[in-house]
Amino acid sequence: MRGTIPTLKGTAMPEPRFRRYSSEVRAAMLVDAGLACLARGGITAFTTDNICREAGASRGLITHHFGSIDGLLAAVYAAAYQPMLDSLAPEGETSPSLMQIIERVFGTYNFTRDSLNVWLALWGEIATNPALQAEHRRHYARYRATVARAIDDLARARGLSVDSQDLAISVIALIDGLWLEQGIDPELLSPTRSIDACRRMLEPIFGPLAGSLAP
Amino acid sequence: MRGTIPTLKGTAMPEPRFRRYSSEVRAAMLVDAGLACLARGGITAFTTDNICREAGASRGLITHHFGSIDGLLAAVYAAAYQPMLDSLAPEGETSPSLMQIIERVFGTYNFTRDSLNVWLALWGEIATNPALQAEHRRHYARYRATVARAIDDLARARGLSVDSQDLAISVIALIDGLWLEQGIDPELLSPTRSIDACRRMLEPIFGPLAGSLAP
DNA sequence: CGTCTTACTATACAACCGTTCAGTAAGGAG
DNA sequence: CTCCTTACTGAACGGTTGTATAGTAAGACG
Repeated sequence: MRGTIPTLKGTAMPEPRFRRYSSEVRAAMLVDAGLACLARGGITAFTTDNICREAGASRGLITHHFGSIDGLLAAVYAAAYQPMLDSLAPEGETSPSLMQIIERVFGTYNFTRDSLNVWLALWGEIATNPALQAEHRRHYARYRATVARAIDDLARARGLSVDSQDLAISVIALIDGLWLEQGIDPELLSPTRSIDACRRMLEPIFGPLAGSLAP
Repeated sequence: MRGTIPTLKGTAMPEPRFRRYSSEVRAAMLVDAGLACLARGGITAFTTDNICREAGASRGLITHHFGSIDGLLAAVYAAAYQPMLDSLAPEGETSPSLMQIIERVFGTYNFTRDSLNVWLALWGEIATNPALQAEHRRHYARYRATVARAIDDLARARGLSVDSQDLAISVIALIDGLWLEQGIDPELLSPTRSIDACRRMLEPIFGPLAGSLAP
């Protein structure tokens, strides 16, 4: 039937029931929908129905593109971590200073209500979900290396001798702990206060740290 | 029929199909079972079936004692937080020093694989579960007050002037961040290394901090 | 226009979700 | 012993979970 009726451009043509995308594009749509569900309702809202409804796709698509819902979750984890790390140390830029890292971590790009919820939900799932653990280790190693390098640079500039690998763990703990507290209770902190909190802990170790916001 | 047959003590007596407990005792059993499920499989394992099987009770009991599964979750949250706080500042004891708090937080009583998993699971749920938020605020206030008081005591003894309320947030962030990292990747840290990490961050602020482990 | 690939839909499935409720029986009171 | 309270069971409810699969059709290609 279709096509036999002469149509004016964009009027009587029966529009397709659905649109076909390339594997990569559709996968990205599902990942985005997964992030949205995580942000809205935590890990318990990360379900086939919710995600496919959010993505405007049918229930079978997750299995089709990711094998299983856990496969999608791993992809979502990567999609949350990767751009965060990229924003800390953009490609083609000299390696960031410690204060730059901190300001970027708590900057408007990373530090949003949605991403706070996403991280909280993901952290809770890693411990008991082996598929996520492997994904985590890879990204955490890069995170730690970036921070450790910034600590090394700073210590060298100040003529200090520190164990940058160990200290990186502590700095990340401080940062993630502030994220955690802020995620759990949005009233408690703000980006500025979080940055100040980091500075107060780090200046006694390294001496004055100039941030771009307080030069 | 029962009781008509003369029985020898503990032999032919048909044993009861189930045991009746007081509300309080049974509630505690369900809370314990809930904690076990949380530790084993995260928030997604916190289900009626799992919990009741773990507690050796029938499916109706959670509703009977807690109104709903969310009611039980709130009770579980309190049951995880309360004893932790109690262990930090035992009743009838003088308020703990900062290093005492840190050593107790990372002590064998609190810092177990199970409780790490439980906290990870609960943190992920608070942000999107209003029932838990209220429960959290109450306990967190006490946690923060305990830490702030220890900071005040320490600062006074060293003749320093610090904002103990603000600093308490940072210290808690550091502690919780280390819990988080340890919970996510058990290989990364140990109780001793976590305590050392805290000391390394705090001594530049307060000067030498003697712990009971390193006198 | 017809053909082909495959992204996609939609249904079906068994297992499980939290909750309701009518009935049962444990165990203290008298 | 009998009675009575109520902690408790267990089946049943409608809804949702993740996945398998058979069939459909979008859209590129010739």
